[in-house]
Amino acid sequence: MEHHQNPQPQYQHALLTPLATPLQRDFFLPAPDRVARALLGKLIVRILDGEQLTGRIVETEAYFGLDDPAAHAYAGETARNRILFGPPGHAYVYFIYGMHYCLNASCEPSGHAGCVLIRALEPLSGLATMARLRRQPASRPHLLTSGPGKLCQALAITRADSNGSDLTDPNASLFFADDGFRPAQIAVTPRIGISKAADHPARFVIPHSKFLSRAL
DNA sequence: AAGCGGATCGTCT
DNA sequence: GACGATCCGCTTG
Repeated sequence: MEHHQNPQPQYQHALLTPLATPLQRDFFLPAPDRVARALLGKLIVRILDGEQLTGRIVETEAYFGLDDPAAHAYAGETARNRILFGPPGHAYVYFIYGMHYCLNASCEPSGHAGCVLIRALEPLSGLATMARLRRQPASRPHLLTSGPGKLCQALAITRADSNGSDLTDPNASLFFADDGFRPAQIAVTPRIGISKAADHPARFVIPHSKFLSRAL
């Protein structure tokens, strides 16, 4: 902090996992299904009151643009979904069912509205805080972040707080990082909870993870 | 173990 | 005015 000659990472919050590096903008440039696969095994880092909450992504879904009836971008740009039409690597947070938030990472270049829904994490640090935010006992880690609404609650992600934030900014309170972990296998299934294009295989999971929103 | 309904409100028709 | 990229608790088997 006080030194400028230190060659170590310059961002303000040293990562709990020392060798992790923030994801760069070009990571989010490819099509949503490519990014959804690539995000499996990556870290989400959330800074809350100086505490570092982290989790490893174990489940994602790809949503496309004007050609995907299940996507929020399908009907074109609106006030709600405008982040999707902007530059890649930004958080699109929406409010659903009057009660829950869901976190997406925008991808593809500006003007193309692809995104990846983050559906489940393996919690790695800050589990006590996550449990408090979830209002559940800390003794059930597999219930903390095993669903898109749960993980937003566990990380205190809301639309007001996080929509539009830059997920490549390591000085921000929410960003993505790579600690070198690579999933041994990846499984693909249809997306969950949608009525249109319900058979399209665009859900990606690390098989047999205990932290999926649903088992395979 | 699986299925059902209630909660609850921003967004778009 | 209807619905939804969800979650939880209760019921049934």
